[in-house]
Amino acid sequence: MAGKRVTATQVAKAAQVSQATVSYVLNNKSHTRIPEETRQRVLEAARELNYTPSAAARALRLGRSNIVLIVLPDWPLGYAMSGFVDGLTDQLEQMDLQPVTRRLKQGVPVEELWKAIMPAAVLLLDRVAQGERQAMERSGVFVAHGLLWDAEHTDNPLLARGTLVGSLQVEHLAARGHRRLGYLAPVAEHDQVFSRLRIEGAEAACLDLGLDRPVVQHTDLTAAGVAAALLRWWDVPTAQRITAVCAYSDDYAFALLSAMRGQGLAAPVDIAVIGADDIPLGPFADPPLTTIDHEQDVLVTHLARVLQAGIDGDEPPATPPLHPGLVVRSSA
Amino acid sequence: MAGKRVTATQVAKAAQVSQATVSYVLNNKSHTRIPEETRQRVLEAARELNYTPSAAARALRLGRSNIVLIVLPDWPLGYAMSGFVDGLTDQLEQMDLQPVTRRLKQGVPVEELWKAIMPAAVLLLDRVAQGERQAMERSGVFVAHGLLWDAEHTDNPLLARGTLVGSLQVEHLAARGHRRLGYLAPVAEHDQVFSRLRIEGAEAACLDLGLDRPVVQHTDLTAAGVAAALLRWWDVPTAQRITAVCAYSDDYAFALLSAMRGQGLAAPVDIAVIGADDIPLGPFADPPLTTIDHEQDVLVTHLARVLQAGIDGDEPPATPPLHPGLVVRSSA
DNA sequence: CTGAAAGCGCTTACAG
DNA sequence: CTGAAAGCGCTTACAG
Repeated sequence: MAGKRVTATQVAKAAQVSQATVSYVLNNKSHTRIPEETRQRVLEAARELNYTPSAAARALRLGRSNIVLIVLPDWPLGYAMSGFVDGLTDQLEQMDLQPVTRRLKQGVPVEELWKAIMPAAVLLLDRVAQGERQAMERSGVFVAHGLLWDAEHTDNPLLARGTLVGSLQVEHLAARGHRRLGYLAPVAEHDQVFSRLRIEGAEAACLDLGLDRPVVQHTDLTAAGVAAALLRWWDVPTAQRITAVCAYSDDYAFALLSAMRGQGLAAPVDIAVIGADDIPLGPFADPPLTTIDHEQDVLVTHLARVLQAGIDGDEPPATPPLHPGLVVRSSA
Repeated sequence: MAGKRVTATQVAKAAQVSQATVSYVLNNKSHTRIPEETRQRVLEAARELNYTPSAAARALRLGRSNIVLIVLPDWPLGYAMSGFVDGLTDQLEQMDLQPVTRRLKQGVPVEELWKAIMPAAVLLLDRVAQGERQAMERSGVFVAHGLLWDAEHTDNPLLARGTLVGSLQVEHLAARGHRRLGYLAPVAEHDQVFSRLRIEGAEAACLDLGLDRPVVQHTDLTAAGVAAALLRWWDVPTAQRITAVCAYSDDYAFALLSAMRGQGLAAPVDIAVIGADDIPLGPFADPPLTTIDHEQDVLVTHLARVLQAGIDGDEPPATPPLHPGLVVRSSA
């Protein structure tokens, strides 16, 4: 029952070398020159015995595992965020790291978790107490802040992308001739980083294009809330009415389209609607949703490099340019 | 920099006992009677020093960690599955287990992963090679099969629920007077377990109610595919047309509603549509979607108990009755 | 170029 | 009731 784990010692015996040599070969420690012939013998034996080093032993010895802990926020991951995590998982896998995710409830300390796992690095996708971050770093864990709530975000690609999304939405609407825009934003606290960034991006684009700032309406994702937001936009003199809305996300865009139907309003003629995130349901909206696609690849690759550099104690690579793209369907 | 980890030895010193005693107290080893006074001193010292045992050391000693590895399938997790994982995470957390998830690409062996982590238990939410499962079990890891593809599913609550969902859909439609039903099912391989179960459930319910078996159309989640499926249902003599459709999921229901609009057909008058999963976007469909809610709590609690029992080597608890519920809106 | 040995921080039989 | 000690499987200075 309790299967016998294959250890380095057994590999050593099979390869007729010492256990230390096995370790050297398997970890590519070049500081000790191992003759090719010996190397091969060891590799061969390891393969034959189906040897996998004990992560626990290595972690105990080194003081940290090769796990990368991705801390997920305490709200349902949307399609975009899931894709992001999946992409990152792939990248990390290829770098011999073991990415692993864990959703953390608001307020629950990460401490027990990271001390238990002793990861090589932690990627925080949720806010975490200042003290906790420092505690991790003090004990040698590299901490990457997916969302750097309390600092300038110019260097954080995940956040930088947020403003880009808002700008793109506005640019497309402006190109279609719209001059008076609305922004439909969430109130839920967990969405506020992203929504604030997207609104900032939208405002900046409006400024660039000589438009008025978008009229922002905040609401939660309920039929009543969105309907009320719509009325606030609509209950003004006709000449002042907005003609297009940037929705914070495709979900909000769906909700707005639904509220518009309730009022006998249609997109894009009465109000053009553009979403963000490009969820799979987008083509099935009525009318099919125009939206922004995130183009995760660049971001994900970059973040994997940041993590690796952090673990190795190297300088972080420069942030690459991001290119979220427009997906034009019929709603705007 | 390399922060000094607090070890049991330091706690022992502070509490003026041996390190072994610290271990006994902290692990509640009752086989050795520790006087309350000593216990308190140890507990106090541990708290004061902010001691967290090294999982690596414990794992090395015990041959396994207290991590529960949840292996996610290689496709985007839907809303329902995400909720399930989140719920399970909460439960496991409370049992002093460390749930952690990892998506695994099709064909990539789990071996490296579980050998590295040496989890107390693994919950497989994806198909995995027979040999891999056995290898895990042989080395003492308890393996729970979230999806038992190759065996009877009567005992697997996750799968049992699948048939229940299909039955519920049919029962609601029948109660509304529908006699000729369609079932809109995916072709994507990853959805086939669930869709097969739901169809089985629907067929069983039809049999019970004296209806013909539902006319099943398989398609992928694209506008063209779903439109074609709709036409196949519709291009028959009027008297033979179906009057209602069970969609495999809310996503498919959205797609069908969209295709129906394209043909000038409306729900529920021309065709009533019922989905499954109760995604947040449901209320914003046109018309708002009638669907099935999974009621995750019972399932999640049960599964957590199964895992705990497996780890402790106890008998698994009996499967509790599940109660997915109807969410009636306007589409059916 | 290779091996013997220390030590990472635990748990648990065993001896006092 | 409590402590000294072995040992889990590694990595890595150190000695040969």
